[in-house]
Amino acid sequence: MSKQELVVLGQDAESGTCRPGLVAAPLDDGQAAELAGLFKALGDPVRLRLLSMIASRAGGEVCVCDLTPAFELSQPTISHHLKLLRQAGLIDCERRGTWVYYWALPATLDRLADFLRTSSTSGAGA
Amino acid sequence: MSKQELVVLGQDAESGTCRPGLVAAPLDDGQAAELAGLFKALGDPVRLRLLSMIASRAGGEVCVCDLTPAFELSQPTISHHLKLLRQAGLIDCERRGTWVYYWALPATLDRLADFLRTSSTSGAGA
DNA sequence: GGCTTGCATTGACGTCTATCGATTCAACCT
DNA sequence: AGGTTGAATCGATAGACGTCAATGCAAGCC
Repeated sequence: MSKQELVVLGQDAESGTCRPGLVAAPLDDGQAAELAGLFKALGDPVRLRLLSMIASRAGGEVCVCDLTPAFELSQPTISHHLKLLRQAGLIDCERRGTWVYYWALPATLDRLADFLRTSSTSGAGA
Repeated sequence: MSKQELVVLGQDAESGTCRPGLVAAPLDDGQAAELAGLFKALGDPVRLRLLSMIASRAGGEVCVCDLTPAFELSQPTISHHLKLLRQAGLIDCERRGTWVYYWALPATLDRLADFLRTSSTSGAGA
């Protein structure tokens, strides 16, 4: 399942090569800029809470009407943060009647997790 | 030198502390603020390049004098970014004679990686 | 001592960003 | 059609952030 629109950031079409990871080799400018954009999207408490609320949802989808009242922020502000998360490729959304539903894009999250991991899941764990 | 604020990796605390991960449960305010601070430190291309240059170093240590000339930025700017990375608990440093050496703190990186991973050990071949 | 090098700190400046109120757009409902 | 609700967009504003030149500080060297 989950054949959503995973067409987010160019995985490694022509520039990214093979996603070396943080400890493997120094980043070039392009990789650093792209990854920094992703981390910047995560670098806000409100967006992090929004993303966790979306990603931890059992059904995989959350209505904006369930997200907005969880914060003491105005509706435009929440909408703004959701837009940034979507532009970063961390979530996607779809309008269904009156309501808009958001879901997480695990590919992007796992990509960042792989990038940050120092011990590459090979023997000698911990 | 003065004591910096390396109090980032609070592994105990009282709020959950299970490090549930992004998809496990919604974050509370405290966790979101703490993690957002870490991601914010990663949300800059220069800092990401600096961190990768430090973390990918074989010996584990890098002299500032090797980092600064790799950027077309002033020396104070590089020093500023290194300070932010250190305050976030991502790196640490030590003065050795005239030079200052930096190294990465893998614990913080792995913590973030664990937090972001959506599929725990789900070998998905690319 | 005085000089030089390496790095951190300070102060200032321009830009980016988070937030809001007001407005607009989309869909539903009489 | 008009009215209502849910969500995105627009403009404006206060604060945060990245960057630099100038300065300070520590360590080595003459």
